[in-house]
Amino acid sequence: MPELPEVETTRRGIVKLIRHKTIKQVIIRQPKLRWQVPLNLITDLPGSQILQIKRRGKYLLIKTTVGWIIIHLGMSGSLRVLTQPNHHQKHDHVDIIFTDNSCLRYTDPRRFGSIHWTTQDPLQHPLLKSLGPEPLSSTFNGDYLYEKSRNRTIPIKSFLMNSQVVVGVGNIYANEALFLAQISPLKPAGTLSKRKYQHLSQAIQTVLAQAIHAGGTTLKDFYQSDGKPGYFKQKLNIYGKDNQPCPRCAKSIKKIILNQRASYYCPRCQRS
DNA sequence: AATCGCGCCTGACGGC
DNA sequence: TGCCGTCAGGCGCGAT
Repeated sequence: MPELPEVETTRRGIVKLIRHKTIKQVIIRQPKLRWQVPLNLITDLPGSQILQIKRRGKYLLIKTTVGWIIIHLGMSGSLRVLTQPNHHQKHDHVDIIFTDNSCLRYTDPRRFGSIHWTTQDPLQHPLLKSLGPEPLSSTFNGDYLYEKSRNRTIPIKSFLMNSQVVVGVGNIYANEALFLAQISPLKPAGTLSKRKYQHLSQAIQTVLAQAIHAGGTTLKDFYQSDGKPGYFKQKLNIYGKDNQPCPRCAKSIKKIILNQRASYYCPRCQRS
């Protein structure tokens, strides 16, 4: 499930392979993703050139000479560059084919992802304009989280997964960061001290940076753009480890459902 | 304003 | 074997 490290891994994987290429054709086999894929990609993109690929949160922003393609990978989306695609599979929904016959292919079994098109500043797109800070930027720190969380009663884990608070922290990394910072996922966000938020912001940055370094986390669906899995799964401390010993104190890890999402924590190390 | 819960979608898995 | 129910989950959106 692509979170920020998986999206960044994808960006790094494809940028060298498609930058400066000229688009020859766009094929949309399945326009029904989370939102309808804009069909004018088919008419507007051919003849244009890829200029650069950026990332904002979990969105990939592909700049062309005529506008921006915005891609969200949802739960199960992936992007790959194929040198000479001569066949496709069931969930290969969109192909962007270049003049050298290579192809950027969007695959997404569950279709929770989305593709957007804009000729304006992509950061002003309705889905991006209210996003919180990048977790690996300097504006994201303990002071920021502390101020943002005042008077908030929601559990800290839900708070972290709110993209208006900070982008890119999904279920896996929220669990992992709270374990590193020794904070209970249930703790109301407004009751954590500034000191705790300093630890937490550092833990988030640590876990995300390590995950990017490992090429992301592959549980089931995620593959890097070269088809290899991410290797961060081997470094997970707590996610998916219910009934296993805590790596810090050996007490059994507990699983609870919080806002309909699986949450894992050590009841001894993450007591408050 | 803040919080909660629904629904989109497929594949995997367990039970019968 | 095969069918059916359940679960997983990012995240916008409507309800409270």
